[in-house]
Amino acid sequence: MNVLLDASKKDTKLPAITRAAVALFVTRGVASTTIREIARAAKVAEGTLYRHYESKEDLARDILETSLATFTSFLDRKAREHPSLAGRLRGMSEAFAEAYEDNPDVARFILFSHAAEVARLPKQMRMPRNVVLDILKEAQAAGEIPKDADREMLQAMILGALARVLLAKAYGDLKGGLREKAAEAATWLQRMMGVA
Amino acid sequence: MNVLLDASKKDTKLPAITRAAVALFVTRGVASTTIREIARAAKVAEGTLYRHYESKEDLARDILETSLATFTSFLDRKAREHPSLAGRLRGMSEAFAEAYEDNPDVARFILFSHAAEVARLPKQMRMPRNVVLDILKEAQAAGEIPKDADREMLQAMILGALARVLLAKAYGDLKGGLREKAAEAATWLQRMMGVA
Amino acid sequence: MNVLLDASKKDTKLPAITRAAVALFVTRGVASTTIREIARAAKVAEGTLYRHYESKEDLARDILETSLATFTSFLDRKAREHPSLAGRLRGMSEAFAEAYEDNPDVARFILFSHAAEVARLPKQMRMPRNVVLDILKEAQAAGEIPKDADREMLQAMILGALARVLLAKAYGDLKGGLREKAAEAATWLQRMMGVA
Amino acid sequence: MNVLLDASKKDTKLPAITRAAVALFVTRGVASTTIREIARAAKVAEGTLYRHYESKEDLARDILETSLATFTSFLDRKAREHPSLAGRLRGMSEAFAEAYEDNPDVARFILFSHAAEVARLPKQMRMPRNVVLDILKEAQAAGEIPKDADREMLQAMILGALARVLLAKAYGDLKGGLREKAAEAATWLQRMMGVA
DNA sequence: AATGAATGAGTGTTCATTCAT
DNA sequence: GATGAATGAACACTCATTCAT
Repeated sequence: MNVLLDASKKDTKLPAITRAAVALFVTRGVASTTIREIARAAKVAEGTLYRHYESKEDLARDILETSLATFTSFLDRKAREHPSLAGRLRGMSEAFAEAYEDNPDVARFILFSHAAEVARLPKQMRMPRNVVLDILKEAQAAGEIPKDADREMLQAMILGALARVLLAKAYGDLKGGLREKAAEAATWLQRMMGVA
Repeated sequence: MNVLLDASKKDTKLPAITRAAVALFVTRGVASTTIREIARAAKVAEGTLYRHYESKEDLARDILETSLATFTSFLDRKAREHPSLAGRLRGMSEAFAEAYEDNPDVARFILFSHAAEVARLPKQMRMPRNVVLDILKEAQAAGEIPKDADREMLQAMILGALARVLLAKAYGDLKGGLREKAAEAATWLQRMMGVA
Repeated sequence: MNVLLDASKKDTKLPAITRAAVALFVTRGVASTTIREIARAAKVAEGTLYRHYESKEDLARDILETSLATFTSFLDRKAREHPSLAGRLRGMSEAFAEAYEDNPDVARFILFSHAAEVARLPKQMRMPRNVVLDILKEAQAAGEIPKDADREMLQAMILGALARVLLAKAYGDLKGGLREKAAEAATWLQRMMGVA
Repeated sequence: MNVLLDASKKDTKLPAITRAAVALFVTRGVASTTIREIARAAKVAEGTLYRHYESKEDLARDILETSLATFTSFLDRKAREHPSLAGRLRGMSEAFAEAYEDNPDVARFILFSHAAEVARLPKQMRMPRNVVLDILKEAQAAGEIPKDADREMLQAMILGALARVLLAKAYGDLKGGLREKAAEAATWLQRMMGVA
């Protein structure tokens, strides 16, 4: 299954371009990556990029938007496979792990994009933040967590924690399988929320 | 007190330059910020920047390195004002809040620098990560948290959570005073670690 | 009758191409017109242009050369329908008007091509200038105009005047029918030459 | 005296740029002239051009606008040195000659700019056309030419004739001094208008 | 130390041309 | 003949850096 980026287009050069672009974006940043580098990495002529995207910014924005939308709904789905907050924290943690396993570059690109890039996305776009906020709201309604808990802060803490665990994995700081780590992270989060 | 960036130099134009640079770096990113923009914002001629720094990269690296070193030792100090893990989590949370209050731009620049920029720092440099790792080690030695807990993962979760709370504040998503939010965040972290 | 451009080819896409090309050349200039624009305007694929012409320059040169040759002989014919200089001036003036009525774009393309484009035409090619020079020579031989009149200058004045009248018409500066204006212009030229 | 282009700026590289640009524009056309060519011809770095002009189009427009404004008022002044239409035709003819002698490239650039370039000029800008129209109006008021003569057409004929004479000179088709030719052209125009 | 005009390598982008279908 | 995706050289333009003042 393709969690982050649908590369199942016809036999166009688009998948190669996208893959090469993300890999470069994630290591050097969008601004420091040149069109020439992307083209070379994708084994494509420079002009070919402009058949698929209007500009470099458009390419970056499109990848971010598409991947982020895919991940957001994947996160939502994985969370809602469970009824309880405890299960949902576990589901979200697994979603992060699976996304990373599916495509580490894209996962990092999504989770650590610069604010300037995120600002270019559609204003009303549903984000991981919205998924977590909804889940927390439901948990409050169900009496699983205190009604007066600051959801915005909890959402920031949960996503911040999960994202940084992935980054640690990417940096090689984390020993062991990602799935096990995800389960472990979920357990800590459940303790934090008092639903262990 | 100056938590992040010492601007108390003689009557040189350096403080104006660093202040302008950070503000731009944090909104547009280092690569997308031009020397001309920095010079204009600092009300200084373009060439003047080269009296103080060898290059734009050098400027960015120097600010990051200096601020990060300052913050790291500040974080260490604030944590070690307390003997218990509970107190230290509270101290670190406060360190984040104070750093942000002292200079929001610099705080964000430190906490959300791109991997490529961090990679340029001295290999052996002490980072917030090392502060937290040491504290967790001591907490394990004191029996406050399980001996088999994965410190790397906990460090990632703690710093990820605190950093993202700051980002939420910067985005205006968080209502209320930062100090109160810091106390609240510390409480959640204490629950997570079982030291509430 | 086709005065400027023979579009009566078989059922090829050539006429559509030349028509579209001239329209674009005349408004944007040859250099600023792209193959893609021509192809789009002619409802033809870009590659199709290269079935008919070797290059964009070749296309422009061919249109210019063909149309100019057609116009030059048309101008000659219309002039020589009359024996006197007065009549011939009238005939030439009518030739300009008819050419414009036949195909305004092509007429403007011929009359206001850039020097660089004209320079690419065959060196020995007969031009409107040659037609007028011959007619002036004959008028001198017939004693209609002074033997010492500078034919080159007169030719420039006559063609410059007639061409610019057409341009004024194209710009919408000229009220009234073009044929009447042509007659009027001829009258002024006849006065100039003293053959009214 | 500087008839067309004021090159008396401080000791900047602007005059060299302007001179080189006009020379290239007039032989190859604006669109076909590259920034590199201009820079090389002006013995200046490419980036230097952008200290003085925002873009290549801006450069072309600025030169055209400035030179055309200068020429238009020069034409006006030379014409109005005389009270009669005959004198004014002579004055205008001289203005053309002097402009060409002052700077042949600029004169040609003005008189034979492509329609697309002229279209970019300020809408309300005074043009040679307006000068001639005013003079013809006054000549009609003074009874020197018929009240019902089409001024637009006469203006086109006069300017077209004078411009093309200059072009003939530039092409080397015209023998003799330009001033003498100007006087001769003026005589023909006076005959045309019936004020010889 | 400070200036800012000048530099030119390097960037994103365009577009005439090719060629497999 | 016709197509249009792919190409890559060439373009306009940017910007970090230098240096004479």
